Amino acid sequence: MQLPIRLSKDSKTPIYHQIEEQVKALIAGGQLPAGTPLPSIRALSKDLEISVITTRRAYLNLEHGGFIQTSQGKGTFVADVSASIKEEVKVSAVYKAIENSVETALRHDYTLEQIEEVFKEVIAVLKEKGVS
Amino acid sequence: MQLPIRLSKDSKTPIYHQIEEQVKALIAGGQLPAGTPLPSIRALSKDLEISVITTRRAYLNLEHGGFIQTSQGKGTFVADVSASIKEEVKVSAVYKAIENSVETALRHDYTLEQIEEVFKEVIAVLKEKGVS
DNA sequence: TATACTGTTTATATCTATATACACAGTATA
DNA sequence: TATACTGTGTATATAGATATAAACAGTATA
Repeated sequence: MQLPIRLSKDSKTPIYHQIEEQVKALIAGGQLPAGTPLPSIRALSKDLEISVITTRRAYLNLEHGGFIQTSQGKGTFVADVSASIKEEVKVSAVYKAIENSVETALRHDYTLEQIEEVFKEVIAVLKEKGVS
Repeated sequence: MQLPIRLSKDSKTPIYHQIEEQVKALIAGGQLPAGTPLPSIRALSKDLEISVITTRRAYLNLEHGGFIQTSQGKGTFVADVSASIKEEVKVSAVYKAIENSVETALRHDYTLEQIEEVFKEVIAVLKEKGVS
């Protein structure tokens, strides 16, 4: 399984955290049903061109959070996450992201109207690219 | 001068970087005109309850970026940043923030319509709080 | 039972944040 | 004007987080 993960290597947020968030999103969104085998830490680290230890850490944190299960020698698999938790993950992550972006815009002296304008522009550009 | 800076200490982005971004925003937004004395690294570190070295690092990076000027014994002052650069800082920061939030929402399987809904909700909440 | 695949542990380097001690510049005042 | 005092930025040493490479150990299967 090839995970659709995109990393910002020059971002200030740790790589392992970026992986965690995106895997959570895939599980919460239903793209990765319970029991699905995840790529091995080696395969993923090769795919993302990062160290094995970094993917290992991301997987460890995801396991502690109850999102995946790993067993030595076998591999790593998506855990059985309840629908309510999935929904909670989705809603809170999206809300926080958008709230944060609006706060950033306000700090840059943008009015709510101007923010809405930029927002619509971003949407328009994404629609150009054929995003759903 | 008491800088209106808010830190997320549990955030994954380094403190010095949060300070840089917010000071840049204040300069680009015109709240801090050229020549304005910034708080000393000690005063700011005490205000934000962080180490002197961390504020020092933020100021150093801001100086390298041409946003402020520091002279030993005197203090730190806002540099004369051109209007075009100020505008560029504002636009790119806001655009990136909003673009990033939309990408996060898309990763969580949100449609553009749903994203717009959340966005409007965030705006509405902020208006409740009396934000401009 | 080889072999090739898993995850795991150990040791190392770099980045982030801190505490502490130091050197420089301005200002009051004896 | 000498001197002490206050405020400024600067340098060094230390602890923890982040990322890496290399060696170790369990599991499946040809």
